[in-house]
Amino acid sequence: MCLEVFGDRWSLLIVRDLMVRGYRTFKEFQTSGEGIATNILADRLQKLEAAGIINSEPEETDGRKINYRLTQKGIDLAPVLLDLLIWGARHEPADASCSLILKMDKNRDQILSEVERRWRERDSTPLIPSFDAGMARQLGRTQRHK
Amino acid sequence: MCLEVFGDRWSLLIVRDLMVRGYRTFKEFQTSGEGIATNILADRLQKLEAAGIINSEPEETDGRKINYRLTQKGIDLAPVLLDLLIWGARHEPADASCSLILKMDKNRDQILSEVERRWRERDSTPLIPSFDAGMARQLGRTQRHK
DNA sequence: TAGATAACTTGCAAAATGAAAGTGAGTTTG
DNA sequence: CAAACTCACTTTCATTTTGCAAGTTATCTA
Repeated sequence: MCLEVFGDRWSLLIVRDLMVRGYRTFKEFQTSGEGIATNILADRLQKLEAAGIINSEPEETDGRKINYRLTQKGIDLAPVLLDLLIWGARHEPADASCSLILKMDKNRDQILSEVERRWRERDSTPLIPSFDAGMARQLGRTQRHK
Repeated sequence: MCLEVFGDRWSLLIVRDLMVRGYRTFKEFQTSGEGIATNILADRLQKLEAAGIINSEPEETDGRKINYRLTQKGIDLAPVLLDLLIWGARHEPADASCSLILKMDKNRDQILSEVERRWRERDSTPLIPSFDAGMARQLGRTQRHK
């Protein structure tokens, strides 16, 4: 069922990067600093696509590149990610941007509709840089552990 | 960070069972039909406790049993679980209780405060049987695969 | 006091993961 | 226009994690 897809370390991170960081290509995920191995990345992208959460199409201007994008089903995960972010900010502070994130709790609906608008209009600039950085720090890890 | 804890197949399922099914002991998780191996269950309970999401204490009336319970940090995951449930109901129907679950989208705040009340008052009767069953079916899987 | 029972451990095989080095189609450069 | 480069993967293989089955220990129950 629905937890199946996210019962691993990387899938939600990929969804997050598509949603708020504007990532679109294999390369962007690969070099994003989270340290996912290319074989695993390929596997997860394929599984997310099979689950109908993302889709992919070759870029018109450059035949090498493939653009990944969230489907409607994928962007509908925004509330889950946002709640998780807020939870993390509340319970694992360790970051200055937490106060900012916690303020988002008040603007939940507004932020969600902004996220959806960006998706609809294919606006892939990172969603408020500071928010993006904070979200990345909260939801993911940037350093390989040991 | 906060995705670390949930980067596996079982942790969220355990949190769900504590939150809405009223599970409290090792045995209940073990025999819940999801088929978690006892060594993995022991490991996940320990990690969830280390992460401050659950705590444990021996039962007074029976020294063999240990009661697990969500902490405040743990119960604060309720919005995440609820949103995930709603997402699942919306995008992976296959179930009659979906309409019920989708109605919960309207009552989000009410349901969340009910979940928190139950936690506060240590009310461990399953949260509305039909809801419970639907939630289980949506969030988890009941059969071992293959 | 002889079983049950609860909560784990242990041992081991199978599966998943990660690091590194390919591969091959498409693109840029000199 | 050919060599070099980029991108999106595969492949190989060592390591880690998982799952299953069978203990183990402390506590209860008949």
